[in-house]
Amino acid sequence: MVQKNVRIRDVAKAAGVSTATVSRALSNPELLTEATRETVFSAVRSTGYRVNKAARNLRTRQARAVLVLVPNLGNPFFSQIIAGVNESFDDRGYSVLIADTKDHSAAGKLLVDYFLDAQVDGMICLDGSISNKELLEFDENSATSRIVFACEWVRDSNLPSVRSDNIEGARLAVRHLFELGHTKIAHVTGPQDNVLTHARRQGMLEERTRLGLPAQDQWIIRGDFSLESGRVAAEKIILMDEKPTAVFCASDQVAFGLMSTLTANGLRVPEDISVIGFDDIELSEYYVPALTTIRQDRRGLGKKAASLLMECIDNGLESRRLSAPVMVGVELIVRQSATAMRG
Amino acid sequence: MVQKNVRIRDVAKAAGVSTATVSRALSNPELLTEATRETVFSAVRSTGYRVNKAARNLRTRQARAVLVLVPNLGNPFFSQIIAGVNESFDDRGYSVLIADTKDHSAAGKLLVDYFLDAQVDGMICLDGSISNKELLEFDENSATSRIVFACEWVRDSNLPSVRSDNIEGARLAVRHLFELGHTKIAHVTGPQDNVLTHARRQGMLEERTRLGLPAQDQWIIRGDFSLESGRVAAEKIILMDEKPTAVFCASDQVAFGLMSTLTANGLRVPEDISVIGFDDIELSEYYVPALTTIRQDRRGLGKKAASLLMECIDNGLESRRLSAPVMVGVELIVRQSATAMRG
DNA sequence: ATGATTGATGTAATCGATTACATACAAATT
DNA sequence: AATTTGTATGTAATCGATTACATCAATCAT
Repeated sequence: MVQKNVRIRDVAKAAGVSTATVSRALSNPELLTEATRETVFSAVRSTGYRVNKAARNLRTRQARAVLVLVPNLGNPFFSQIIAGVNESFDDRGYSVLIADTKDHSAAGKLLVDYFLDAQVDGMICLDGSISNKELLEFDENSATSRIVFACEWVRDSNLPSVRSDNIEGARLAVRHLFELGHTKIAHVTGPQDNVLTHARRQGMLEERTRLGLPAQDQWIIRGDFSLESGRVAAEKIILMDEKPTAVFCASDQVAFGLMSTLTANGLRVPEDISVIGFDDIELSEYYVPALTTIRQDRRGLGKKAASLLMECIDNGLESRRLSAPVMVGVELIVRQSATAMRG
Repeated sequence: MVQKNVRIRDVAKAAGVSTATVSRALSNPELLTEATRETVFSAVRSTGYRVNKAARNLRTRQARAVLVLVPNLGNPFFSQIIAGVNESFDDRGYSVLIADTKDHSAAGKLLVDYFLDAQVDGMICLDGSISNKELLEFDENSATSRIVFACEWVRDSNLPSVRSDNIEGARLAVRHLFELGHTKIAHVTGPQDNVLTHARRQGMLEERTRLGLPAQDQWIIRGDFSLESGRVAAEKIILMDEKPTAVFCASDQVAFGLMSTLTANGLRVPEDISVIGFDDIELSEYYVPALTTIRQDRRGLGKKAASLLMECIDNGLESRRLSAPVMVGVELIVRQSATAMRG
């Protein structure tokens, strides 16, 4: 006979024990005798009791919720990361809130407000472009110990973070193109000042140098991870006298925009020019041509970020503050968009 | 001099009033004199006071949070809807939780558990595949007055919902193909028993009949909205003796899978076969060929669902229970994947 | 002038769970 | 047998905001 608004007192009465005992049965069962524990459990079942989170949160001064900050929810790249975060936190009985930094910076809301409103115990930030002002606010409110960065991170800070091995990913990409016989390799970067842009470009340049490949300034094309920037990059390539034979794009979306525009202008992919992406989102497998790319383990990144954050929340920051970023491996996924040089 | 853990009592002391007055200043300012109101406001500012949501939620028996249930977070279709929901609820000071029904039906969790556990005030459900048993549970917990369906809905129920005009969308698609000179039109449906599948197929069939176009059973191909089902559909089409000259797909993702496989098997899109999708997700514009499709106003759907839910929460269900679904218009987006018949 | 009405503010109970401390009883130690 | 130790459970204070009710003063009607 399940009814609503069952309070812990009702369960206690039904089980013939005190509210303290019921509370213990649920959160520290090892403190009770087998017998009382079972009595309480059966009372919980028969009454259909659920703890009232507001009451518990008030008493324990916790929120049992975390916030995931996404630079742009419309970008399908993030969905799997969120799914991973969700998975981990559901097990712990935490709620996961999601906010789009794009929407919020427009609304003039500061990130630290979430902490001050005591809505969340911690935060996973997928956006590394946090202003110094915001970070300072965090410090002032001792919130820095409850924030974890994932995928992106803040340059020159030692805030805990989880990230793919971007440098290695870029190297894998360049090496793969080299092994296919390409020497004139271009790179469409991400947005300026972005840490991922920097890491991937660095890996690309290092590997190109290591392999002794030719370099031209015009082959490093500034983009911003978007489809549109892939289009723009393609238009630049089309106008080049000395065209690259392969392009390494800083994201899959850039690769899509690039390939579409190249194709529309009579340059075939991969016959005339090879393309390789970075991320491996769902669609990459089905694009025409299917995209050769560097896979990031997105769900894994989300799960790891979640456990790192739980650790920060449970133990405070001491151990974590100075720790190295958690690195997640990347993998080359060979499909159809990059092929061996002709002749 | 902002410090943390400021309670309403501290503000009251600073302002020389009672806690009741502070509370009123914040939630019913019109009850106070201009003078006291200002005194309280300046005390709030100088102390940096923030209401403790747990305490407020406990006292008012609200959660000030809603849940969005998504069938599959990895599907980029949903991101914009969530963004719309977020936008609306942020203004009202509500938190938005997101859960993936796929992750949870595996865990044997019932939908009504989200209400009982997560303690949310309402729910926006993007998944229409709710069993009768589940709905009954909702009724028993008088939760039916706080649930709104968006995009999908439950067949034969009059639960409040917001949806695109799917029938009209399908008609637009068929009409467009007809105007391009196509008469042999196939349709890759969504999953069986899905309300969207039904509506889009109905619209397609009705318009085909209205235009007096030929019908063949094999031209209605069962799919499930996924890329993979697009592949499978393409393989069936390739084997047909009498091939359709155009295919209307129940989702953009189906269209991607279909086009990729057709192309890989030497059938060019749109030269040999025209394809039209449904949804208009971000990538559709950049696919090769860019996808002609029916646009759903996803952000608008999210925002409308949010206001409908707020209405339900504020006013109870009376007015809403019997109301007709809120319809959101769709739009034909002409791109490159569908073209005029040759000859 | 007296009682009724209105408006502004204060007092204190309340929401429901957790947990420090108190108590009771049993087992172990002397 | 008396004391100590340990284990299981109960009592009641507490978290912080809201709000029904009480109070008081000012205004109004008679």
